[in-house]
Amino acid sequence: MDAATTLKNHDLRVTKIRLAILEALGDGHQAKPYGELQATLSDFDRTTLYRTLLALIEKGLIHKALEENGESYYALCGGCTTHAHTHDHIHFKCNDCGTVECLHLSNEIGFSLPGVAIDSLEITAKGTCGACSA
Amino acid sequence: MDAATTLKNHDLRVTKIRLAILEALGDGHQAKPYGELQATLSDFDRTTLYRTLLALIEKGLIHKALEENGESYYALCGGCTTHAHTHDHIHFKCNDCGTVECLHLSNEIGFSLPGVAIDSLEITAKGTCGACSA
DNA sequence: TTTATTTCTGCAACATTGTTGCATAAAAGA
DNA sequence: TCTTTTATGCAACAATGTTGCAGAAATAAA
Repeated sequence: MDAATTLKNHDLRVTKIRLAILEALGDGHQAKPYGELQATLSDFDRTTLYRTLLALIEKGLIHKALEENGESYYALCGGCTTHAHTHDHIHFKCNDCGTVECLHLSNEIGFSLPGVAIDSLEITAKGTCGACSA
Repeated sequence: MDAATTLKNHDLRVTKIRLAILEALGDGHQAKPYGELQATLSDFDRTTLYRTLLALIEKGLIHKALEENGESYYALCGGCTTHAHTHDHIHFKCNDCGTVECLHLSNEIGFSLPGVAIDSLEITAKGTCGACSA
């Protein structure tokens, strides 16, 4: 499925910056920092990028992850829609090369906390990626 | 142990803003957003607050958590030092009242990811806290 | 294909937080 | 108290978040 069709399927008009963002995010395996996106898409206005990212998030096409320093990372979603955001993955940041990957969890993480009802989990791991440890 | 002694034990001089920050963070159960800290400590310069938080983090007295919107939250550490930061807890944000709590994990979370070596985990949960679900 | 409607984009403007350099003030040790 | 070390406040700037609005572009309708 091409990017234009993807946009239409998510109730989004096909515009240049939206296609460019989807292209910049590639296969969705890696999350890109905001600064890199802005640099790549410097032809577009910063405000437009900001609002477009919000729109893509709301429609379930991309999602956002935050790193320790507060920097925002963006990556493609698996199969989210406007009304169903399911992110059964964690974000892994390599301390060496700095790349942030979206990894799916094979096994369910189950734990409970006393007195509270958990709706969603956000997990960020740090360590060394395969390429850097080789 | 009073706040001044705590500071000394962590190789930190006893100053007004440091005592004020420790007091503002209370018993360490809840994490406070940066904006609230700044409002509470508005007598002090913003830069000083910024650098003091950095110092307290480095010395293992407090730690920082990031929420989805990118806002920074700060809370007291359990028993960290400059060289040993161990945060065996997760951050839980209540969708109703907005408070962020530091909860300790009773059971170890164990899972592995193919091809990567995990050094540290950061977990943020969302849901409804005990007070709001009652 | 042309027109009408809806939505997006770019610009301006401002708020918040992060960050550094430097002179002065304050804390700790002698 | 004096000296040394460190912290604080001020100024200044960078990056990102955020809103309003007019013109431009995309979609739907004719």
